[in-house]
Amino acid sequence: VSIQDVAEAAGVSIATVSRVLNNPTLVSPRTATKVRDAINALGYVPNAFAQGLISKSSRVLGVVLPDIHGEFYSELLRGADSEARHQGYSLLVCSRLRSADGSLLPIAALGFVDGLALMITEPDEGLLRLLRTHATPTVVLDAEAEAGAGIDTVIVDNAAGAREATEHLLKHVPADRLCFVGGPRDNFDTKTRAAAFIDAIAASAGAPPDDARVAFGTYSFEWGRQWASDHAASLDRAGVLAGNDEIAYGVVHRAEELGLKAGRDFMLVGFDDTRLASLVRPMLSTVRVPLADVGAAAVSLLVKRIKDRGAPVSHVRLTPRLIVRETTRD
Amino acid sequence: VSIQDVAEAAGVSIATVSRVLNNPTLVSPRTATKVRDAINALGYVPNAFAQGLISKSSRVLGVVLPDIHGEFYSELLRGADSEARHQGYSLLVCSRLRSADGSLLPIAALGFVDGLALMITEPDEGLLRLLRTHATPTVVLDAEAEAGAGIDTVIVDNAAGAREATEHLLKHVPADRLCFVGGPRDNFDTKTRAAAFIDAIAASAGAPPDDARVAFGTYSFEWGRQWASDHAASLDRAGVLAGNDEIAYGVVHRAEELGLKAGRDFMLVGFDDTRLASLVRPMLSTVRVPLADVGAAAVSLLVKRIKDRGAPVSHVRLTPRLIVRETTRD
DNA sequence: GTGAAAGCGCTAACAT
DNA sequence: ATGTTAGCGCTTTCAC
Repeated sequence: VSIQDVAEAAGVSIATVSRVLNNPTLVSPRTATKVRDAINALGYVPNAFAQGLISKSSRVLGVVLPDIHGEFYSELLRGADSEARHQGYSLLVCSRLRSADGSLLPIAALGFVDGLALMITEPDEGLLRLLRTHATPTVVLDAEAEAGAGIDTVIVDNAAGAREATEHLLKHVPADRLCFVGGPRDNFDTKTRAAAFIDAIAASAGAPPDDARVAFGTYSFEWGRQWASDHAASLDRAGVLAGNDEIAYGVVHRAEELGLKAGRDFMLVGFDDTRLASLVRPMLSTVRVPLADVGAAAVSLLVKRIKDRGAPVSHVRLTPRLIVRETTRD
Repeated sequence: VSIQDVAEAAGVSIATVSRVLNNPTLVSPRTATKVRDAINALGYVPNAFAQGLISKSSRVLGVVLPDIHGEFYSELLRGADSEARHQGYSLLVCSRLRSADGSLLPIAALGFVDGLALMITEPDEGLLRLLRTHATPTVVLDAEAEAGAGIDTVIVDNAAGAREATEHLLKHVPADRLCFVGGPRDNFDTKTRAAAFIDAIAASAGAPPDDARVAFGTYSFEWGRQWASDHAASLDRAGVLAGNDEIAYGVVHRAEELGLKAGRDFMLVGFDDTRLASLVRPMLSTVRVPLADVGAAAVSLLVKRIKDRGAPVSHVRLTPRLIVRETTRD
């Protein structure tokens, strides 16, 4: 059922039908009513493809994340979804997992989206080059400005968060007993957090920590457990800054088996403040990253860019903040 | 840059360009090469709207969930995303939150999607009627078959899961000390789980539990805490089946403050087996719902339906299974 | 093997 | 206030 059918049913031209939908003031009330009746009677819905072909717009935004699973991305998506709704857009979501098909961005329907929010967590020069080629409005999440020159970005001030956490730990534990247990070595977030950790220690103790005090692994519970196993001997009276909350809980878990309690026998701060951190006992001191805001900011920036492609490039920086709970006090 | 530009650059007609893209065998190798060179040189990408207008297909699937936040939906989405990728589709995701604008489905871009996976967790006759009107292929998640007559559905056998959990609890705790702490009273999952709980008790004890032993609230940590507060006096030596893992942890949390330990002083089983359940101490005995499979099945069913609109309606039923961890043994 | 031309369903001038 | 018409960019007969 097309606009043609409606026009015939209402005894008007297709232009008139189009008008009552897009510019009702141009149509006499009587005709408008006739047309609307016909529309309802036939259950007519404008063909989105035909509309898109003309307007060159779908009001759909693409969101590409490394993974769409877990509290972290889930929360980010929530913010993006909410903001998109406000702005009258929908979200085409997909993960970059398994898209090692080399070629293009993993969105089959890339052509449909009015803009693209892309999270980049590790160096990927090829991808960035591709982005600059592509005409689609784009905002990059997470990649530090270095990478995103000329592209709108949303970044979290991980350095500030890690610094705050480290300084907090230093109040409880001497500098030479502080460790950083990060995620992947190449991950932007982990890199920045590690660097800020090292700087904060250096500022306090006059010298950076041993290399052995800064470890890298994956953003997983298992890695946290393993690290705790490997450092069982020195965990007592230590201070630990974890790369994220999952790692932190891995440490808690293993430490308990060793008879050590976070917040009493050693101090522990996580990162992200995912739901986990406030549900689990002991409740985790952690650096709250405003994930929903990140998602919302990305969408908001993207919509701005779509509306004005010529606007100056902007970088939104969101600041995390330390939440003190049970693992840094007894 | 359109197909026209490519055609001119390659010195052929637009039909030929279209052919090398869609039916290369019809084109001589030499011409094909010329065309491909032009395509690369110009960075041509076919206009998805124009393609959609003809093919009446976008290879995009709409996924509408009550909420896209949290472990539960996140895991479901992961399965859907993965299956969609396999099948060559993308996912347009949105939550039904805040879409009380009454009117249509909350997807602005409903017209773009080739199919719709819709999760319905509470009775909503209006919505179901709307679905039957709409021609878009649809699969409904979660709503029991009653609701989805004539529509493909994916449902979890909550009754089986709740029965297994209840029978497990009955091994540790007498029937008259068993409670069910559910989610919202109207929620399909909670309703089914409560009913199966009651049946299992009746089968074992010869009589259904008191009404007071079956409580409804929300799927939240806070509700679990509150319930535990309200039942502090009778929690010792009790058995609790929670409506989901969050509720279960709410109970654990409050119980600990009361000096009661799950798995020792009372028995506790959660529902869903979200990540939480295996990370947190004490690790939760819980009914594992194959959420990723639910998402994947929905997509798979949807694609089948798109390919053959006349196929008989099918209902996929997935079976959860009890995972015994620390909260039902000491 | 390739080109010309007819639409797909819609919007937006341009006429009337 | 309403109708006519020219595309939007593409695929697909139908000719040659």
